[in-house]
Amino acid sequence: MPLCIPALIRKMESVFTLTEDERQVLETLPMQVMVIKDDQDIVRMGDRPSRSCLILSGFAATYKVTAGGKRQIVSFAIAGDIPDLQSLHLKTLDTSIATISTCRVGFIQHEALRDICLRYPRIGAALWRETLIDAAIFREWVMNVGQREAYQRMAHVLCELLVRLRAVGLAEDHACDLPITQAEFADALGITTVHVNRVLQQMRADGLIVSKGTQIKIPDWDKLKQAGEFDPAYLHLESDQAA
Amino acid sequence: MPLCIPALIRKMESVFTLTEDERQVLETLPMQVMVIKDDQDIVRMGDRPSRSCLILSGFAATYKVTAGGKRQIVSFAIAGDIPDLQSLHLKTLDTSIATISTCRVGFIQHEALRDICLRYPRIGAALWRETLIDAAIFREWVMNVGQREAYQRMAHVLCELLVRLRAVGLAEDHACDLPITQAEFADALGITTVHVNRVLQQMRADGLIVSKGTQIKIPDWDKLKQAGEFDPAYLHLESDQAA
DNA sequence: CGCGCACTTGAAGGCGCTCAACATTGGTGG
DNA sequence: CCACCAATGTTGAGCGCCTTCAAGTGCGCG
Repeated sequence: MPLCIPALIRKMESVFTLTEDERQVLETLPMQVMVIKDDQDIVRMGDRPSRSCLILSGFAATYKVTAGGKRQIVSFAIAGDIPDLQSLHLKTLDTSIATISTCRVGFIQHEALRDICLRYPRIGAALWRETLIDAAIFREWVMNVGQREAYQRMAHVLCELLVRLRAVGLAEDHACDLPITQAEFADALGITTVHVNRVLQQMRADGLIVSKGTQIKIPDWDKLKQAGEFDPAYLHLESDQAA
Repeated sequence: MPLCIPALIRKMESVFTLTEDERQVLETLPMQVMVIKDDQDIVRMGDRPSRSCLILSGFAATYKVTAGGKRQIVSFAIAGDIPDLQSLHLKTLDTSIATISTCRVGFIQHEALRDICLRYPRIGAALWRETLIDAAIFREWVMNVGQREAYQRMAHVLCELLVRLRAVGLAEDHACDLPITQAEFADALGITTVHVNRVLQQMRADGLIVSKGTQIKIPDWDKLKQAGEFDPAYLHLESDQAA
């Protein structure tokens, strides 16, 4: 079942050029592909999976739930991401991962990944690097939620999403499809749905965003970046797509 | 300059037993040791270091600063931690790391680490694992700062610190030395110093903590855990020290 | 066409902030 | 050994961002 994983390969190739061998291995990676409807858990906190999930298309969210039942989304996953790659070395999952839109997901056995890491150390390092970038995103989110006000937080998350989508070719210039509800933004930003709504209205009034359905456009990228104090350095994109 | 790094070895041995060879390699790891006074930056955001720093003793903090000058501590580092191990695969640092108390720090060349990872894949995996646990801690902090109230946040961070200190043998039962100021807690929890003070007073009144100087005692561990909704699963300690 | 989900709006209140002063502690030098 | 100073911790009053609660509106889909 040879399957193409262009977004992941694209990310790796931005750091170093894959040899023919390495590319071959990645493109023929044994992978069980499933289509999963929106709002379904892909994996759950406490699971001890023997495989990791590669997002092939769609949006997913990594989240945790407090004892009191409040949900915190700790990151969004898009095409090319492997949000539970950690499970390769950590037996038990400490987060759940759910689809936000309908997703195509590829499940890859840990065994296969471990084998590749040993035989192709550069791919192993690249996978390690992916988990380190995830960690960098978490750090930035701690900052976002801890130190910035709601308006800034929203601007920041929008900036991050746009830059990451551009990096895998899912956003033209300054517009993209964002099938994320206000309730989901609320859980990601640590504020209420009501407040997300008011913040978005303010941002529209300020000319920071224009949205129709799930489509969103950024009329003035610099203005949005400034509003969110956004510096893409933490995303560790080699090719600077931070125009 | 063969130097003992017991806390790191202790952490690794809790997952798998090191061979004589592996232990030997770790114990003779070339390392430049420095003593650094409190409130000094060890590395700074934007640096492109060619080495990582292993905390041998003392407390350090990883932090970021907003454009407006507000500081967010994203994690505390204690003995056995390598808070910038990420720099092994990410060229540019996206955080700064500062000492909180006087620290003994060992600097290890990336070259040496990369070499060990190739020659001793199990040590490589163990180091990868360490960075994954860091990521898990960041995730929990996003949750802590995003969803919990100040009182819970403080209880949660205290629980985490005590459990982590116990794991490396730096805390007896339910007491330890915590040279962390209220201002530093404020930066870690995303609240003001003033509010940290009031929360701590309330916690003392509630019998959750007893403190003299930098010494802190937890009279009722279960009560503190409950107050902070603390579940140590995210720390991925194999030996369950969550009494 | 109507059901459900997402989005919107208003009013009242609370958690934590700001500002500003004061108390205490520990370390240092005379 | 004490006097001093700076850093840390403490306290009070007023305010604001965001919450809570509750009642809507709009829209996509079966």
